[in-house]
Amino acid sequence: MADADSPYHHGNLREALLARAEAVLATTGADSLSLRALARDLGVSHAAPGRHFRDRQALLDALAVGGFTRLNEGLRAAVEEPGPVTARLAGMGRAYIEFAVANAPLLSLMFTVKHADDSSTELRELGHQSLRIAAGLIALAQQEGVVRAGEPDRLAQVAFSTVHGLAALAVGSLLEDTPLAEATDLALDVLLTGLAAPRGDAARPGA
Amino acid sequence: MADADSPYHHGNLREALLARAEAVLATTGADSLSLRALARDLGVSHAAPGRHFRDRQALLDALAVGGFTRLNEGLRAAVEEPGPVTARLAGMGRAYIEFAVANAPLLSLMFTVKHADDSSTELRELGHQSLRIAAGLIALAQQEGVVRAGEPDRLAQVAFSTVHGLAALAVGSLLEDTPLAEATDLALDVLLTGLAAPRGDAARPGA
DNA sequence: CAAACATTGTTGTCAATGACAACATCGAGC
DNA sequence: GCTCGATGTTGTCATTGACAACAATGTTTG
Repeated sequence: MADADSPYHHGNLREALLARAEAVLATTGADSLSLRALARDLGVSHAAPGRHFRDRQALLDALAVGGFTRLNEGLRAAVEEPGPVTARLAGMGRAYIEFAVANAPLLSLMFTVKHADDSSTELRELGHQSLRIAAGLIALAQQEGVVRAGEPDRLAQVAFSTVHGLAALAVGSLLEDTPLAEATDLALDVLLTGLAAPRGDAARPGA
Repeated sequence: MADADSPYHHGNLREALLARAEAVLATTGADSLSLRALARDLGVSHAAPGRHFRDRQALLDALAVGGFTRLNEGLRAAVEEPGPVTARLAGMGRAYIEFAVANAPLLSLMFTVKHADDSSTELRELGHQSLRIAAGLIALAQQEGVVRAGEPDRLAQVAFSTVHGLAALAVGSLLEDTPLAEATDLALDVLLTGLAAPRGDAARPGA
């Protein structure tokens, strides 16, 4: 079985497993992700993955952690864009939706609840981190008077809901023939209008 | 093996399988749903479910169809409530979120994409039906001048996104200590404010 | 330097599962 | 009352996740 060029130790199996797993996840979905198949793909024995991931769920959890990490990087990048705060809010929404539709099965893992208790804690924390990033930008928008008063955390939950839900619709083919970009524009316009300061002087979000 | 009281034909196996499957789904999740375990629970042989569902996915699809059917009934009921149209819109949102959090694993099945092609068509149609119900109420609200102009279908997508996303957050334990009812109120207020007619005379949705 | 030790990988095995095939039983309609 | 389709049963197979026992490698330390 062992080719001449296969050293006994792979050297980087954990990372290789994660990389390959993410590829499989993106193409054929989480259900068809088999530890043994991964091992075959990487040319190691069927039990080798067990050294790095206690069980299948542990692998999925690790993938989810990676997903949140990348997502949060993207959100933070959107926060630091130049430009008016409402534009940055919209940009964050777009960044979220782009990530979500480009990584739909991964996102599903990230939000699926069946994680083991320990990694569940880590994942929840990462999710809260996403929300906190949004809340930070919202708080800034409040200071500028373009977003209504209220707990930034809670307003961030609403904003998050909108974009997360829209991504779910898109992935589930429920947008019919509406182009995602148009649906996104409309959703962000409704959201930002709803979040805007009650009346009068506030900058209008859309244009 | 065969007890005296077990007739050769179960008589209602398909429905029994669905009922038991939904119970298992609600308690231990879709992953732990095994055709063989269902068969055991119902006292039939391990291959009996195969007579009613081509494969495991077909069972899951049937569950999803049932879920959409019940959901749409609930949405239609909300449409037919008495009262002002904005209140009915909010009621529909609440109905959706209640259903979603009370049937989280089922909802996940309903929106998960891995269905076989044929039932996928049926499920997509049922999902569109949900959207159309919302669109109908939105169109009515437009006639009354309390919702902005625009394709009702597209505005319905936005409304759907908001409540679907909020439900996802709730199920994923991302609302921290925010009570779901409060998050719902805020989300619906933001949504209906954003959907409201641009300015001036329109009835204000929140209060 | 060599000997313990931890890490990582391997082979072997087991029970559970989904899927299928071949056969059995039942009921409905000719 | 016979045939046939629907429904259930037994038997079997390959795949899988999980675990145990063992092997090879790298690391620490006496």
